[in-house]
Amino acid sequence: MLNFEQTQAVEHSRGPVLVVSGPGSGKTRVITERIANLINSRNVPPWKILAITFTNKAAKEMKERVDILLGSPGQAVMGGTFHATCARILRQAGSAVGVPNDFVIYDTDDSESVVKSVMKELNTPEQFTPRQIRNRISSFKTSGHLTESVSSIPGNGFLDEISIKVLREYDRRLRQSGAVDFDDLLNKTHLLLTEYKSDAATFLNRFEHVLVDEFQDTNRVQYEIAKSLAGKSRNFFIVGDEDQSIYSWRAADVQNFQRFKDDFPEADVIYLGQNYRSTGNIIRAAETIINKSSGRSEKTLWTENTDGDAVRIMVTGNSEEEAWFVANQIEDKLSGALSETNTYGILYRTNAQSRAFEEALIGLGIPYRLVGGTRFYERKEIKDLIAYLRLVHNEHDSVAFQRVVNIPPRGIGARTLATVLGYAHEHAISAVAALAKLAITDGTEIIGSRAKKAAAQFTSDYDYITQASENRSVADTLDQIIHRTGFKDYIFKLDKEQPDRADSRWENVEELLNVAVQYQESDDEASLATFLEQVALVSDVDQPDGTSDQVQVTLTTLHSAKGLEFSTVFLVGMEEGLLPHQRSFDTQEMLEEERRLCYVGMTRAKNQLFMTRSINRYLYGRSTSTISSRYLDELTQPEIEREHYGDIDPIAEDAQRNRTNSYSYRRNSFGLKDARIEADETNTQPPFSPGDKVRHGRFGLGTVISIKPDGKDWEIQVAFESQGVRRLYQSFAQLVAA
DNA sequence: ATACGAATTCTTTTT
DNA sequence: GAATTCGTAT
Repeated sequence: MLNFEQTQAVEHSRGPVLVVSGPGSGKTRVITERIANLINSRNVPPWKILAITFTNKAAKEMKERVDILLGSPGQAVMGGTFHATCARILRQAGSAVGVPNDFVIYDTDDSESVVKSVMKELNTPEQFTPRQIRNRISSFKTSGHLTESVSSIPGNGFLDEISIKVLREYDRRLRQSGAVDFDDLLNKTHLLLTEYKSDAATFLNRFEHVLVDEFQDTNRVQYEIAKSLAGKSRNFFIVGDEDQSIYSWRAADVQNFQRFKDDFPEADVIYLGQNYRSTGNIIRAAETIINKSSGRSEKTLWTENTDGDAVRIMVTGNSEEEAWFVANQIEDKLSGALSETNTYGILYRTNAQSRAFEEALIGLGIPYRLVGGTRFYERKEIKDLIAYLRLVHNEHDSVAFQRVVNIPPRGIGARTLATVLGYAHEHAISAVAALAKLAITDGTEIIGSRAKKAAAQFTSDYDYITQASENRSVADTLDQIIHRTGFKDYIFKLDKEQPDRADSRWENVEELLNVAVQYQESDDEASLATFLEQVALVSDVDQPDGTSDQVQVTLTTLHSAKGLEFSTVFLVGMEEGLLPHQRSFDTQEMLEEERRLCYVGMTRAKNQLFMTRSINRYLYGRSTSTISSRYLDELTQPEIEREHYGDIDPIAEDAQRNRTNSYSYRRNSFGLKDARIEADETNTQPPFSPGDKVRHGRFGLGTVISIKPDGKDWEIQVAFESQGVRRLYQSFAQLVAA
């Protein structure tokens, strides 16, 4: 049964709609039922519906559920992530904006290695890391400066200046390689939809209904794309919740809610506030946290569910004990009532925290599923093989070339590689062709004779594989690559000290072969191009995980836990510096996002919620004492149980709590350490006045714009040379005069 | 060119 | 503590 608001959303006939959906309010159900309703009751052809989701997994789930509701017609609904949707559009109509139809997608890694080599060529000062520059380039691309005129950006500072220079050459190289990065995928599509309307006509006219899920996590360009696609019909249905916005660091922009309201003033707003997922105790605790969020529009979450078990806060002595506590709890529950159907989520802020829990679970023989971490497609052996595939698909893909030219080691080192790339550039041919040519040129000293032999070897391997793969499946091609290059021997040579590691690498290779075979079976239009596209766009939540059905325990980051739910949730590592994370201490906006992250984590729980904290924790290999998370301190309800586990002294712990309360915490750029200072002495006079030059540990030099007191602290606005204007708290930011 | 060991930096979160 | 980069020996 749907409730009143849910029914409204499902049956809404036409025009724009904003659905504000609290956690556990049945939003996935609303979306799927709405799609089914459009097709069944309103005779909308399925292919005229576009449903954009946050992950591929969510898209898949949506399709499955629509399929259950109305059978195979549901398959024709177009659905996927923004990136996947854009890739499909560009594959068909990208040539108008300079994207060839056999384009490849460079992931963050690929794009960083292009940046690195551009920096080398341009002799960029070593002041900035490739990652910094790449991030800067990415934010240029997503900042709303959607067209070519990068130079017109109100740039400030050295970093921007350099980044723009690098960007030009970077773009040139991508074009030459027939590649687009994640940002281009969105930007080029946007450009196509707005400036080349006749080329994009099929898409601009196609959709009668556009639905966007997780709207709070869309960025500016994504919003504009969705708006264009929905523009004609104005049947634009968005679902989101600003309280669950946790991707602003990836340029997600909650301003999009306001943009939507401005662009579609006639929109209806439907609020889904009833929670069907969690117990009353869990909801109340979560509300306590989110209510302290600032600038949030007034709303409440409510439930008819019973109060259920108390929320439990567990303090342990160290991270091993924390892990053992969790593992033991799960073991107890697995042998109790409802043992078959219960699920368990262990949620943490950083991937690095997963290890202790893995070890404890293995120790008790409890199977688990790990999402994230070093993701499957980011493993070296997988990236190597994918790079081979990419090179077979497109010999101009120079990142792929550089990756595999010496794998397995053939004797083509940095020096030879540089010569080859130079030669390729000079003669405007692909690196593959350049290498082939240098291998057979006689009487020249362009490359040494040893390198020449190696080049001949690579060329013959490449030609063999390319020819043997013609009209073959992806799996066959992979097979050719593995055999011809001696990839297996290479892997076992690579880790001959740790055979375990080599075994696991080889398992990954076999898993990739499985993926390729499955892919062939699942898709009639299977081709190398679409396979590579799919591989480039999968998120960790959709990764191959052999034994999924039996496994009841999931380890995941808070970010990846979005959209998931578990009977029991363990929200672990509730410490200052971890949640909220240290890196968020600089600005209020970032700190607010940590609070929402905590809220998202808590609301994943259906029946029981544990929050754990460890008094000591290993950081950078050293045991460090921690401070209780502010969120734990805010949970003051008497019904919340606070307990200790393991070998700790509760009195000492209390003493520490009292002591820390009268301090403010200073972050320094080296780590958490015990950098506490007393707040009240230094803060009676403003430390700076507007116009002062200051220096910040990470942001560098800047000028104070304004300063005002906030309690015992100072809120300071600073215009940084390279990072723009930021609002900082002195107690965290530790600005010094410059 | 590669292999090995020492020194170094590093950790948010991800399409 | 781990992964990556750097330096030296082969």
